[in-house]
Amino acid sequence: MGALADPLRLTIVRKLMLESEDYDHSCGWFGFDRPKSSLTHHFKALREAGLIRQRQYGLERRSRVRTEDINQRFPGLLDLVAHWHQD
Amino acid sequence: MGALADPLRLTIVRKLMLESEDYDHSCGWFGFDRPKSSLTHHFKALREAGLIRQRQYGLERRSRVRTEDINQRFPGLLDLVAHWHQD
DNA sequence: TCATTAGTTCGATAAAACTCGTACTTGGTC
DNA sequence: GACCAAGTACGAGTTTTATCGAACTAATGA
Repeated sequence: MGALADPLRLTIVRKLMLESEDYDHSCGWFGFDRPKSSLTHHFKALREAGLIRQRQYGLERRSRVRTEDINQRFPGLLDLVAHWHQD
Repeated sequence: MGALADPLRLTIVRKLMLESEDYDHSCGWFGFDRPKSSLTHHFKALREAGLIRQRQYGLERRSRVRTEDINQRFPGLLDLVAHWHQD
């Protein structure tokens, strides 16, 4: 998955997995200090790689990891991501 | 591992794992139709990422996957690579 | 309807990565 | 030594990817 090669995108998936307690989260929730267009770029990459899905809740577009699908297509990938030590 | 994001490097590691029967292999063994300098570039990337080691045998510099080290640092990564279905 | 807010799209620029030719180094052989 | 073969180092050109501003869309609420 080339989509996870980018450090910010890896962080996004990790935060969703490890800190989200089964909720979906909007872009703002992550607290990244980047312009909106940059964030859109990365969320789009994750979406198109099949790693997250997004649903509209009012104004927000909340993201969630596609756990089932990923575990089926790439067994072990999410475990790897979860235990990944940066660098 | 950003080093595995490149398709040729993923192929190199996969071939070493799946077709090498516990031998080390020189660049030529892989049969890639690329200039030497390009291959050096990719083998260097894999070496610096800690994914392979190389030993000199006469003229050749043979490569081998660092299975032990990788399994220790990133448990599950090599299984993932082995079962990876391209695209 | 108007204002606000979350996010997208587009386009331009910058940074990173890949490709590959040329020259060089190293090991082996005659 | 001269020669050849495997691989490296360097540099330049090309391609890919990231970054981000500005204009835009969609949903909400006053």
